Amino acid sequence: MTEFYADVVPGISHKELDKTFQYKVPDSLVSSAVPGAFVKVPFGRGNKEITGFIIELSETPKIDPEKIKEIKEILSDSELPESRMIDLAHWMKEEYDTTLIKALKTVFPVQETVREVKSRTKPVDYAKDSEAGITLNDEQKNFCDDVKTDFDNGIRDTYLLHGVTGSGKTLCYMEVIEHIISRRCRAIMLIPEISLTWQTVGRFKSRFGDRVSIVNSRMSKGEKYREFVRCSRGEVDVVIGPRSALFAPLKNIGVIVIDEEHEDSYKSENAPGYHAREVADYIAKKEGASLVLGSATPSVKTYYRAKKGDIRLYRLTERASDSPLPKVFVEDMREELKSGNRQMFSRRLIESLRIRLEKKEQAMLFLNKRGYAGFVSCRSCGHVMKCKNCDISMTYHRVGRLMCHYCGYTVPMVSKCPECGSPHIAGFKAGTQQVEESIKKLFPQARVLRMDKDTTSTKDAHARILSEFSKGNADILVGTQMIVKGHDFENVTLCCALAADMSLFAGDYRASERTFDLLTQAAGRAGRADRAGEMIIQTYDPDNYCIVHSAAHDYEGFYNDEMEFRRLLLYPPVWNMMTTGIISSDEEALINVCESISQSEYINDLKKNPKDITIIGPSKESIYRVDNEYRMVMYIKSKEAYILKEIRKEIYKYCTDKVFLQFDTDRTDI
DNA sequence: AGCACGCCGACT
DNA sequence: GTCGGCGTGCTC
Repeated sequence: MTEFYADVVPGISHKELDKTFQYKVPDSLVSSAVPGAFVKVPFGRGNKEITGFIIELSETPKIDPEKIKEIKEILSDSELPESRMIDLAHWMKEEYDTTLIKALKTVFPVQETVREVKSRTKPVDYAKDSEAGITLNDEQKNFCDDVKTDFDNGIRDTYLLHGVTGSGKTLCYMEVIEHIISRRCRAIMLIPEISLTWQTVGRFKSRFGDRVSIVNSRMSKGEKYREFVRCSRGEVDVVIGPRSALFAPLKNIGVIVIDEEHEDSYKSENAPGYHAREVADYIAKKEGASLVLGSATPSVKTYYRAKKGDIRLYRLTERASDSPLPKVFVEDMREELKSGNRQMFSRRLIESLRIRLEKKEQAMLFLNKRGYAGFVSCRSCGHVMKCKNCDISMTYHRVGRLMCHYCGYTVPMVSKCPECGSPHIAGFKAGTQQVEESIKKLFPQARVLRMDKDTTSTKDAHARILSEFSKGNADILVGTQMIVKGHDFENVTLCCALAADMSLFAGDYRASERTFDLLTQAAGRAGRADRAGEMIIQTYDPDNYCIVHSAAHDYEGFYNDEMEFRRLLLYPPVWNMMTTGIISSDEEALINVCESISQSEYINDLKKNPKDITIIGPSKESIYRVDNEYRMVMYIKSKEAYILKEIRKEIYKYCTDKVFLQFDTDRTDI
């Protein structure tokens, strides 16, 4: 009788152990020991029981059979694992520089104990097919026909659907998905976590019935697992969910749709820091699926690829509902100061708020603090202190200095504006709490709700505040940008970015891109079909191209100006860029490693070739010490992506075990 | 990572 | 004499 052996990756995330160990499969477990299964195995001299992961089976021992131990137990359901996921994990390990076990754990759903999983009885009845047969307009039809025809002709491509809010992108997704299902294939649709609305779920449910599986991060592990089991049993044609829905064990994937493809939530924050767009691209190519990206404000990278011809570009320019785009007012805060208004509210905003309160309409005020890093600007002329090397806003440090995040260039803090000599030069300090207090002073009768990190720390607080506001239990919602994304309130007719500059001068090369998206989204919140909305942008830099184009609802204009900046400074998507974090709790060890890197022959040879590569740093991270760890950072920009992988390997050579590295690569090609 | 084995100082 | 410090080397 033949013996079976399993190649098992131990569930310990360490470079030294990131390889397979062979175990014997006992006869009783032969049927359930499949690649993709979690297992319990004895490990090490003490035969400590650890969990591991089968990635391959074989019939021949690779080492002395005497030394091979036996698998103790199989921890996962044998119907779930799909071996293509193991290939995906290998790719992620390479691409995102992580351990195989971390990649495997990302890709395979975890289930602590194996239980009988029953299909759920029918997540309500929906009227079937309520939207089938709806006539598509010419633009929608053109897009759908192309994707469908390509699919039927065996052509798999990437498509960008660029369409303003309300132009019917979702209808197009459904149309394409329905076609793909009719060809016996299946679909994954990714949505940014927060934007999964009941309307969307309802539309898909009514069109595709219970062959839709909805996953979201609020679900318990068990619930998610149950949905994945349904997929693996072939009970599901469409999976809708956040980035992790990519790992649904669906067979015959025909299309992957990424809605709002520019959203930052598609990037995972913890290792492996994968980007859903990149993973989707890999899966689509591997599985022979089409990839559809949709957005009203595509990421600069995606649009660049579309313009280059790597992605097919389609536009939806007609708003289905006929509702006019909101009127956008750019309020020059320098002028407010000149006329003696030192408040954080412009005169127009105060007047507009007064009108809303009178008309019993609602308003949203937000501080776009995301990425805010403490830049310094002149309140009289709008001048922003920027790095002479990187053209990035410099950050104020307590010691009285201004520093550039990217290259570490430092100048003393200024007391007068170098442009106009005004003494009104300072950092931004406004917080949402301050805004709330000021509103209460100005309008004591107004009912104000505040939503930010402080007020949403408790469970469900987020949903509760939004529900209160939508019920009309408050007149004004004050918050960070979290109030802007993905929420629709019927009665909101005014939306205001209190300090657009906060994210505009956030100190990284994507600051304008994020700001443009945010302001565009915010404008979309104000006003519905029957009532004209109003958007107010308060800024000290009203002529900034980002502000000007977002006020004019002009994506193309913004893109062109933004690309000029990226080309000049060789930021992505023009060149590739790798951010390298060098981190240690031992400061001396960290300094030594950084010194050996910057003095190495390898790095210095690369620096001789500025036409292909530029290296900035290592220099101190803007917040140097976090949790008793010291952090340095290096930025490497290169024309070719493959070089970055080589550099990554090289940098590892200079590291001791006290120092660890973190890489984040922004590639131009995916 | 985590545990066993191994070779030098202050204790009953 | 031995109990125990944590250096280093291995794990199917």
